Amino acid sequence: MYAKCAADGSVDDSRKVFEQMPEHNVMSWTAIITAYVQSGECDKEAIELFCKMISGHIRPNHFSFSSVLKACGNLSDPYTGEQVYSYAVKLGIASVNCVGNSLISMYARSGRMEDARKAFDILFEKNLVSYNAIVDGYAKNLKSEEAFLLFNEIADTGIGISAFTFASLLSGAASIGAMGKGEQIHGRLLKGGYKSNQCICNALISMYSRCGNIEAAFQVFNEMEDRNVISWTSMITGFAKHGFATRALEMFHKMLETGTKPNEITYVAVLSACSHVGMISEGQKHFNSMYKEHGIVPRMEHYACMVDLLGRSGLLVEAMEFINSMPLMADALVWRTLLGACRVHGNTELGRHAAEMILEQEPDDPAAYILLSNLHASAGQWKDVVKIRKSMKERNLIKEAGCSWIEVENRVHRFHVGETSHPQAWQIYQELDQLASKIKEMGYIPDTDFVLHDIEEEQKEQFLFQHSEKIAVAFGLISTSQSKPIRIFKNLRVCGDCHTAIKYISMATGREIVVRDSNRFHHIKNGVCSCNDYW
DNA sequence: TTAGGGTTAG
Repeated sequence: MYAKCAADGSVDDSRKVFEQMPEHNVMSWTAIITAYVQSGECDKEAIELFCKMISGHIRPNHFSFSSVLKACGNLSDPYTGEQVYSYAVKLGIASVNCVGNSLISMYARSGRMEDARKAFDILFEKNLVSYNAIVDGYAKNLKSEEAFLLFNEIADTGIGISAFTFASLLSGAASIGAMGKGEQIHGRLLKGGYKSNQCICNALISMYSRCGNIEAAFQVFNEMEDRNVISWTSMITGFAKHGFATRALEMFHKMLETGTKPNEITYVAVLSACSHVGMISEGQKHFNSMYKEHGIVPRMEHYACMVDLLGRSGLLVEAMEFINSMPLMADALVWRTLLGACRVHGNTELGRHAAEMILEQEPDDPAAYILLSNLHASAGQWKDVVKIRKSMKERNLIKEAGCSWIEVENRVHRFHVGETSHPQAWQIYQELDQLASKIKEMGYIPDTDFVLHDIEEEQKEQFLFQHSEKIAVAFGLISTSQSKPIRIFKNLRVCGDCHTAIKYISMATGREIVVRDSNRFHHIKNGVCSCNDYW
């Protein structure tokens, strides 16, 4: 019997039909495998079925391989997929176009773009799907340069560019915050006659919003002739991320008025809108009504939003009680959310409990170690910090390096902590020095609590001015025109000291600075941030 | 019967 998977009942129905069939051929096997893959949560079962099919001496065809490779792409281990592929090679059908296309997206999905590129290059005949798969892979894996190169190549091959290609490129531009690139694509697709394509407009809304230009996103939304739940949800998410909770909720009500049914993602957006501004009772109200009014059963994501809503505002005990009252067993995401809140509010004891719960389920999660270590560091418990770092080293866990970037004249400039390799590094640090003394005169006091090393105070201050977000801001100041806002991006949460410093910098220079961190946007102008220092 | 796209919390 197959392992039970968490998808809806339709897979079960398909399986019943399948099992009642007197005999099975390659078509019925492939159909049931595909049903499992398409259900979204039954990849292991699909692969089990594929193995069963082979052991029953049914020879898989290219359709079977396509589906099962897709399932393999969703697994964390890459070996199953490679084994399956070498079997396709053995049967002599690996070179069939759709098998190759599945292989490309399998590698792309697990971030192995070099392998994906090899699979793409050896394809005997490339079609639009092959191009879309590789372009999407590059875009999703933050390699938008390669994506754009291929985009130009497609134009040369005469294969034609589809709405899919544009959507991938837009989401690629969005994920790295390359608004210049996004605007270029926008221009191109207007020429290509895609102006009223719903899918593309949705991608445009998300692109502008994720690049920090929420008003441009809203303009695209307003000009759309035909909106669906994704258009509305993208706009709600956009307003939520930019801290405009009221506008987000207004959107939500308008959406209901127009008769568009919300889905589970819409509710994630609504709850996070409340969470970002601390509207606790409003959030609770929506959480309670999602099932009652729209029949949407809260999933783990929604519980995590609620833990965030409570935890972020400091109601840690209530957040813990909420977790205990959940009908589902809290997963690592929920505990990670609680741990994040413990870090913000300095609750070491509860934080340690949350970290333990995460590591119980995901023993190799570097984020849990880092959060826990930072928690101890800000409490000055250096012995615990050393212990955690040591056990990370033993487990070979690498933390995601903090990194900030900015797009200037269509080029993305990336900076790590203490970056010196940029060609204008000298000017950048000069600018930083000047800024430091200027803002100190204005009353800025370095908050060395955010330096998580056990070192002397004076040194700590120097460390603060090597943070990647400050470097990116300094580079933005010396390389962009006064009239435009500076938009910088960070892969992690913005550091508290940088947040304060950037507020002073906005006052000292008269520039508007927009920061997108891993959580949300900060629009900083005249010393005030749109997040009201609550994030 | 197949492969590719647009919305997700932290």
